[in-house]
Amino acid sequence: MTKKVRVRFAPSPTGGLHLGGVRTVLYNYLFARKHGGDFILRIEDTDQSRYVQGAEEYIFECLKWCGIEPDESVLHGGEFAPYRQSERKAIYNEYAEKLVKDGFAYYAFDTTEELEEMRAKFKTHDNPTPQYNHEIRERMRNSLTLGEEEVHRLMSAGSPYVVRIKMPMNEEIKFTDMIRGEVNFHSSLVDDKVLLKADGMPTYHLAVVVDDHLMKISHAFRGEEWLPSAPVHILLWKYLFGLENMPEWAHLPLILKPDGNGKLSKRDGDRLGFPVFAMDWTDPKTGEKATGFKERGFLPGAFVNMLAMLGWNDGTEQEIFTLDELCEKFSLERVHKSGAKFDYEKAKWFNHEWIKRNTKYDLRSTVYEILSQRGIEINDNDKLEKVIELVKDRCTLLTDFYDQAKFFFSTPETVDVDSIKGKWNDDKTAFFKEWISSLDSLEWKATSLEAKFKELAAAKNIKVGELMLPLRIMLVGGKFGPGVFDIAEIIGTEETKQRVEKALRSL
RNA sequence: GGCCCGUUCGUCUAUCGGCUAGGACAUCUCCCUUUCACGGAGGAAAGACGGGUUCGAUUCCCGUACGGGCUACCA
Repeated sequence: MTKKVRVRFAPSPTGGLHLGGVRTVLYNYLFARKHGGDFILRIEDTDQSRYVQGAEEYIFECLKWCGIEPDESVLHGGEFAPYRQSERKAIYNEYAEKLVKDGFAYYAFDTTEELEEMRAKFKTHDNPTPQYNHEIRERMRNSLTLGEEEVHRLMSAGSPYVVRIKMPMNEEIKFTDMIRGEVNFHSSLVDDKVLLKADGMPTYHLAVVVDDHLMKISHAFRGEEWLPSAPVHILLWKYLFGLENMPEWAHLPLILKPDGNGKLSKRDGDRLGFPVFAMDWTDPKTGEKATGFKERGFLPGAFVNMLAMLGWNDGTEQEIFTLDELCEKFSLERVHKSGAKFDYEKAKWFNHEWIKRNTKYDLRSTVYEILSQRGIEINDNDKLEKVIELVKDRCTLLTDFYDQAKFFFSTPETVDVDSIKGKWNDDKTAFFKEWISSLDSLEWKATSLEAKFKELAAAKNIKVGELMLPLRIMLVGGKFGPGVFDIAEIIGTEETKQRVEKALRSL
């Protein structure tokens, strides 16, 4: 019997969608699909100051590109709407009030300055960041210390206040994480986290718990950085909805910087020269640009494949998986506990494998787009397919198709004649003249062209080896590309003749 | 500092007490290719340390070290 699951995707719309974010969403998606569950995309935008316009649309586009398509209607309706936490503001207040009434939370009137003062005052070498905890709260301005009348007076006078959770003095808080097993905390070591901010918005802590309950989430996935605040969420579940209704938690390992240590951030991408976002992203506030894997030339399948393997494997030696295969084989039991350093070389390897495994038909439209974006006109689909077939094994990124394929469609602008000039002589000129004049009567196939080429060389007593490189230079402009005769076959008789003649003139 | 999590080749990882520790990326050598790649063959390369438990520990337990995360009216 399969359990009905409902997981949530909760990317925060504070700009961009980085590797860690996509992977969390991906694992959510794989799990939901495998277990036949629903998924919800919830926008966690409770921090108004960091919220960025257009971020939601961007996230949808990224997910769509990856092949993970959440139902777009979730933003506009459906069973649990609204899905933007900023639009659910009124809901959270009710729960915060309930917590206060039941004695699990309290009002705190301390100003930012007062908090800073407190931190400065209690700061010691052994305790560099004093917490607003069971000890400190006795000395602060809150509904625990102030007395009912004063609280009432402050509130009716419109004094700003927050709601803080009242962490119990002496309680073991334990829960089972699907990846890590049992995790324990002691309540005395956790501080009285703010649940409802002065602007009436909930913090993440209150919002996840309330929304997970209201949206009937059965399994909650998030990054490992959330582990330390899990006891707050556990307690909230206990106070509000009952531990027996709490979703199962899975704290995913972090994606780390390739060099040094620490979490991978968007700055690392700029610094080390690789993308960390799924797609290009420009922060509308700062104008800061970040490049995406898509624009760098990654196939979505390769991107998803690479990301999935960064923290999971199926126990066999298989490394290449399609999204469907991942859905089928994914299991949380095999998700790793420890973080993984991101390796861009390996990421490129995945892409290369995917390009090689894709057919010319799979690649056709993507390559067409890349070439035309860079000013190459293509009006012969048949030719494009032939070129892709010939060239795809040497492309690691989709953008490599430009360098590998451009000379099939337009005469090379620069021809590196210098590298053959040294050993040039009239015999060679004569040879090439004769070869191109023989072309018209030939069957236009790579094998015939090569046969004729060799036959003529032998007749003129010139080593074939001394003629191959010149021919390549004449046709493609440099020392690269697939077999020369294959190239000639594709570009055709006229173009072959013209390129040879053009080169001969400058020799 | 405190709390929590983690620790197998340079990197990503396999191993669920029997290991001559396997694979992949990167690297090196050779082969193939009258270019550059692809491809093929091979090499070098790992269990943080110290204690237990056990006939036997990379695997289980405990310490230590190291790494990471958190420690906001950010998520």
